[in-house]
Parts: sequence; structure tokens; C-alpha cells
Amino acid sequence: MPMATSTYHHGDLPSALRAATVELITERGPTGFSLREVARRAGVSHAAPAHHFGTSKGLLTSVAAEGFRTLVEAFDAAVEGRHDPIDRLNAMGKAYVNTALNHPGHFGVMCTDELIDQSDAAFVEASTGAYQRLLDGITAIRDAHNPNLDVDAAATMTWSAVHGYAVLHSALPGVAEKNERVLATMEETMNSFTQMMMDGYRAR
Amino acid sequence: MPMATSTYHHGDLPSALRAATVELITERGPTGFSLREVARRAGVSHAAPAHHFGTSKGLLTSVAAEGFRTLVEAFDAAVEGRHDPIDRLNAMGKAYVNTALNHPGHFGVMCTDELIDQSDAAFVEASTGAYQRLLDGITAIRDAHNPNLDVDAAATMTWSAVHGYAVLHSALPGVAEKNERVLATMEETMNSFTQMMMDGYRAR
DNA sequence: ATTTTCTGCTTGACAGTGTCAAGACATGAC
DNA sequence: GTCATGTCTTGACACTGTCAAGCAGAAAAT
Repeated sequence: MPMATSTYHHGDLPSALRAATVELITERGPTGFSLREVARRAGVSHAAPAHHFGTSKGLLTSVAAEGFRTLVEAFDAAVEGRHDPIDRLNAMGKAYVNTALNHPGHFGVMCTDELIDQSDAAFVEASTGAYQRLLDGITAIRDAHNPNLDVDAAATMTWSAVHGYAVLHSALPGVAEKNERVLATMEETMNSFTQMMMDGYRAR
Repeated sequence: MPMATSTYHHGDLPSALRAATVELITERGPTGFSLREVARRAGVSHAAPAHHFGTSKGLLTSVAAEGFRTLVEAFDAAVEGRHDPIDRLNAMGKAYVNTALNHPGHFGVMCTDELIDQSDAAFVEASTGAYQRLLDGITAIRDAHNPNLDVDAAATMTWSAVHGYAVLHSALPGVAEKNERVLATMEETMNSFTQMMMDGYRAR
């Protein structure tokens, strides 16, 4: 019997279920997720989650929203004390990849459109906040370096590149290795990304 | 009884199962995939797939390899007749996204590391071929425009950006809309990507 | 203080799933 | 013909998500 912390029987079952979900996905991947196993780990019956989250989609959506909130925190912490726009965007990119790699349980469901309900209010608020940080960062670069920069296109490419890198992070080494290529570390790669996004492929 | 086309009882059950898998994933997404439903659609018993592919992972791996082979074909068709390196890479990028969007059944499993067996020989061969095309394309740009270009870093960023864009394609509009942003079409976006990858965010 | 209502959770059932073992059965070799 | 081989079926197992019903304890009403 855990000491009931605040609310009711269990204390805070929704949070416990989210935590168990994250733990489970971290261990076994999004595929290995099972509502009943989550209930088991939280010490409740197999139908308890349904009472709080409806279907399993509801639980995963809640986890995804939590993930976006931690991402926003990581963004804010990363730019803390930095003033150069390029430096800030670089830090945000690293924060994104680090968050993705350090929170695979969250990240694995954050950007899927069939595991979660993208129209969920809490999810929309959290994900919108993250996107807004990115737009702000790129707008600052536009103002400082290039008034003609298409902020939306740049935001799409930046998010895509960083997200794609995080997604492919486990797949790329294998493929590169077969082509007898050695890939740089995440830090170095992200620095290269930043430089290329500023200067492009062409020699300046 | 279908007229046995070539080989044995069914004709070519492995191909039929791959086709049914692609159809099913296209309809219901990777999550909606079910080995038994695939068997049903192919008109065989629920355990028939296991005989050819072992577990469901084996079947999905085979589908992923098929996807990479069509991707390679799309790459080769896209650069056909083009000679400017930048133009060729741009065409490959569009081919990648088009292939991803037009073959969701394949794409949904191609870059996952838990649904498939990345060490499968046929899969390695197909995915390696695709990566080699990308490396060749970027090497050509290095030779033509910037001898100091880090080909590996550029390849990683390019693949990441294009892959991320394809993955996020269904999620981005929703997020952008909440931020009251209007996103461009795929063609326009890819052209912007190409230009930014060449010239960067800074004004030249 | 007793009753009622309601919320949080449990129990039991249902159809569906992947995988395994055993068997059927057409085909090819001999 | 007999035999073996590779292809597929049948049946079983433990497991899954979801639903309906019921239970128990907290809160509210009386």
C-alpha cells in the first residue's frame, strides 16, 4: 500500500500509468506497449486505465503531451543565457535530439499520427508551444541575418532535419557502415547541421 | 481456386502476402497490421505466412526491402536526363518524399528498427543501394561547388531533412495551423529545401 | 448518524492476436 | 509404385483491447 499522496485510492493513478507507459516503451519500444502490462506495473486491474484514459490511444496521447512539455522545458533551458540567434537555434537542435534520445518512451509516440489523438486539447497546447519556440528562433535569425528568409520553410526544414536525425539515429549507423562510412557524433553532426543551414553546401 | 501462376500450390504466396501487407498497412496504418488478416486477404490459413517468413517481423522486413528497391528505382528515374548536380539532388529529394507518400504501406515500416530485422541480407542490400545514390549525389555537388563539403555530414542532414519531412507531413499541418501558419506544397517546400541547403539561412 | 450518490476500480467475458506443434496433402524423386 | 520434401491447414496456447456489470469506499445529502 503506497501512502496515498493526494487525491484518492491510489494517490495519482493517471501519473503512475503514464510513468509505467514510459518505462515500458523505453524497455520494449512502442510496439511492445500493452495496456494490460502497464496496469500490471502500476499494480491495478487490467481495466483501470480505461477509466481515466478511455482507450489506449488516450493514454498514449497523454504521454505524448507530457513529452512535448518536457521538450519545451529543454528548449527554454538550452537557450538560457545565450543571445546569438544562431547559437540559440543550434542549442535548441541539440536539445531536441538529446530529449528524443533520453526520453525514447515519450519520443516514440510524440510524432505518430495513428497512436495518438492529435486533436486532444492538452496535446495541441504542448506541441504548439514547442513549434512556437522554433518559429521564434528562426524569426530572430531572419531579423539578424537575412530579411528575405522564408521563416515557415526554414522552420519546416529545421524541424524535419532534426526530427529525421533523431528518428534515423538508430538506423543510420548500420546503413552508413555498409557503405563503409564513419559517422560523426551527435554533437559534431548537429554543429555541421547548423553550419550548413547557415552557409549551405556552396563555398562562401 | 486461382489459376496457379507459376511455382506451387498458391502460385507465389510470398509475393501475395507482401502485397496484402502493403494493402493492409495503407488502409489501416502500421498499427493496424495483423498477420492473420494478411493471411485472410491472401486466401490462406492463418499460419501460412510463418512458413515463408518465420515471424511477422520477417514479413515486414521483406516488405521494407521491397520498399527500398522501389525507392532506388525512383531515384534512378528522377535523375534520368538531368546533369546539374543540384538539380539531380533536388529531384531525388522529391522522389523520396513522393515515394514515401505514394507507398505508405512500404514507407511505414522501412525506417523502423523494431518492426523489422535490419540485419536481413536483402534489406541491407536494398537500403545500402539507396544510401549510395545519396552519397553519389552529394559527392557530385562537392566536386562541382565546394571541395571542402563534408559529404557524410551533408548526407546525414539531407536524408534527415527529407525523411523528417515525409514523416512529419501528416503532423506538421496541424501544428502549423494552431500557430496560424500556412505551409507550402510539397513541391515548393522541397525547392525551398534545396535552395536553403545550397545557400543557407544567411543572405549571400 | 444514516442513507444515498458517485467515483475509482475490479471482475468476467468477448473476439481477436502471434506463435508453436502436429497433421494433411500435393508434388517431385526414385 | 514408395518415399521424401516442401506447402499449407488445423488446433491449441497465452496474450491482447474493450465492454458491461458489479463492488467498495469517499463524499454528499438528509
